[in-house]
Amino acid sequence: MPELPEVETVRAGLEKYVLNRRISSAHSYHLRAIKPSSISPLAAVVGAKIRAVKRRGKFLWFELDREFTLVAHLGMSGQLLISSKQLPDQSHLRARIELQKAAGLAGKKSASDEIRFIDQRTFGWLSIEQMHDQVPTSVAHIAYDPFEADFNLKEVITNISSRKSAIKPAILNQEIISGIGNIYADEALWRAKIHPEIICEDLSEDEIKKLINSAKAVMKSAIKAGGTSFDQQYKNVNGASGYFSRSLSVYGRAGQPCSRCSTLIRRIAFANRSSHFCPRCQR
DNA sequence: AGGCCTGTTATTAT
DNA sequence: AATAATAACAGGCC
Repeated sequence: MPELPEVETVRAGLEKYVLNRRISSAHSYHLRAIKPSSISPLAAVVGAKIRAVKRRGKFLWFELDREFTLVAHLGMSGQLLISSKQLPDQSHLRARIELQKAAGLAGKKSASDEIRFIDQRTFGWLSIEQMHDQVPTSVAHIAYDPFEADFNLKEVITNISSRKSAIKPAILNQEIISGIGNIYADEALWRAKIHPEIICEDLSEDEIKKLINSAKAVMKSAIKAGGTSFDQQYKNVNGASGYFSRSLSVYGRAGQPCSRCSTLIRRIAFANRSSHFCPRCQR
């Protein structure tokens, strides 16, 4: 679930609660919670003040008043919740970052809270990293996402149009364009009326342009809806589900009629993933 | 009971 | 060398 719109929802939620807060303690509870390449144990963040919460694609990071930054990736099932310290630990709690009382909030409920990293399937991680060129080490190879000012539509079109793979794996490739996962890939392809298995080289530049603009548009709508939740795995920082799943046109709708032409939506297994598309709209 | 699944990356193949 | 395809990582749901 956590693709760009879900990660952005989490990022914005975190920003609201943790900006300029100081970290009073940090603990991890699972071997896989901290990325093996992390340059320090999680405890290195204790005493640091959170200066910003940034995101590129599906990666997010906390800028600190330190030489290093705290990076987070939610993987398949990760959550970052703002939680009262009083709440009992959730199952699959992988790490806890306690925040000092916010100035002027003494006695208030939000005065005593923490960030909890919860991850059932443990593909997510936290990591302490150096910054290079505005982004942490593990983000250096990730392409701009379409919401970044430096995202270059023309360059991405040129890149995709020279490839010999199918179009769907190309837009899922985080080194070409970041943020798109299986759900929004299927939705973007449906909006642009492109079959997921068409070879990149065989698409016109206009078709690729339409596809990228569709991806950006569908993700923008999803951010507005708080992201897509199918089960209990994707939550915003307050533990609430997003409601964009009701707006999906193809993903998870196999056997249901296409909203444009009423043809039944098909689901095929392809490149280790399932793809949903309208066999009539998407040739 | 076994197949399925939102993501990334290392390895292998071309 | 660069690009493409595949497998592996976990665990709980149906």
